[in-house]
Amino acid sequence: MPRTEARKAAAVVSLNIGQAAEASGVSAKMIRHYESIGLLHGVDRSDGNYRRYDESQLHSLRFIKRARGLGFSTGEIEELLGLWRNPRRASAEVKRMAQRHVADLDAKIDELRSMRNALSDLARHCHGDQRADCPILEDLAATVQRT
Amino acid sequence: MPRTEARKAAAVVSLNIGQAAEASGVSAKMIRHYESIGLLHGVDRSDGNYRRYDESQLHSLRFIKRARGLGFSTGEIEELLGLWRNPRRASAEVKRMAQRHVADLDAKIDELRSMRNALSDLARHCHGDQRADCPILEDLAATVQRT
DNA sequence: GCTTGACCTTGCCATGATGGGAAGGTCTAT
DNA sequence: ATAGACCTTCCCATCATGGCAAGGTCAAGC
Repeated sequence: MPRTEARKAAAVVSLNIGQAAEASGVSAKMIRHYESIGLLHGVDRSDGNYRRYDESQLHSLRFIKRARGLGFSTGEIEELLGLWRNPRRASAEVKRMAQRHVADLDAKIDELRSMRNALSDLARHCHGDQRADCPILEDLAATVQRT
Repeated sequence: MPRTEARKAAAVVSLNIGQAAEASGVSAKMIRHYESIGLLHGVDRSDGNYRRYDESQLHSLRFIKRARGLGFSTGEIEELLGLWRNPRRASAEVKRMAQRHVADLDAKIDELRSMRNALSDLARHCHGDQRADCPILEDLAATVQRT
């Protein structure tokens, strides 16, 4: 790499999908997928029909990756990307999405936690030895109606 | 219903899939599915080729439903059903499964919780007004490498 | 008997995010 | 020119669940 770094503005990167995957942390498979569902637009093609990615698309890929890491669905990410690209957006809208998502996460966490607690209570009362007698199975098999 | 309830041992129920669904809380669709993947064996058929369920199968359905409610996968439930039906089982084996599942749930909960906390921190710092300025989008778009 | 409506059958398709693999084209270094 | 790495598209699988469609069965009322 020559010293072109100094002239940042002129540095136009153009990467193959594998290099873009490497650079973004998103697998090539998923990069194609995101394109197919419309998250990534206007991907260029080389003469040999290879996809080519520039900096702005790398940027989008990293955005997508980070948002997935925070648990946003691809549908939500589409909205977030729209807001990101829209200079006249209101931060209120982004905040609303984030808060709704936090609430969704809280709901899932509570659900998992109540599963976890119920199960660990059962396990705590199980001898865990050679005997067949087992409160865990007894609970699962209980004919008592639960709602 | 006549007074046959008194002679429980002789009371052989035989239900259609819809009635079994009603009685077990498992949808007819899923009852067929569980049969197709081998969780429910030896389902009888009527002359008109309707599935018929007896008490022991209802019992299995309730077992499956309860185990799903605790987050066990169908594969795990197959193992649990095997242990349940095996009078020579060791409770240690059941306990081991339960504890492993608790650990899985803990891992998922931790993952969701760290998402939740990261996102709610971002949201807390977002004005949430008409301005475009938004720390949430800034974070998502950050060019800083994270691992 | 015949009709109606509720219930059942099988089979296929869809979800959401991801990975795997096959068959075939492209590029680059030797 | 050839090998090997990389790319293309297309199809299939996961997991638990639901929906729909075309057609068979059953029970009740006429």
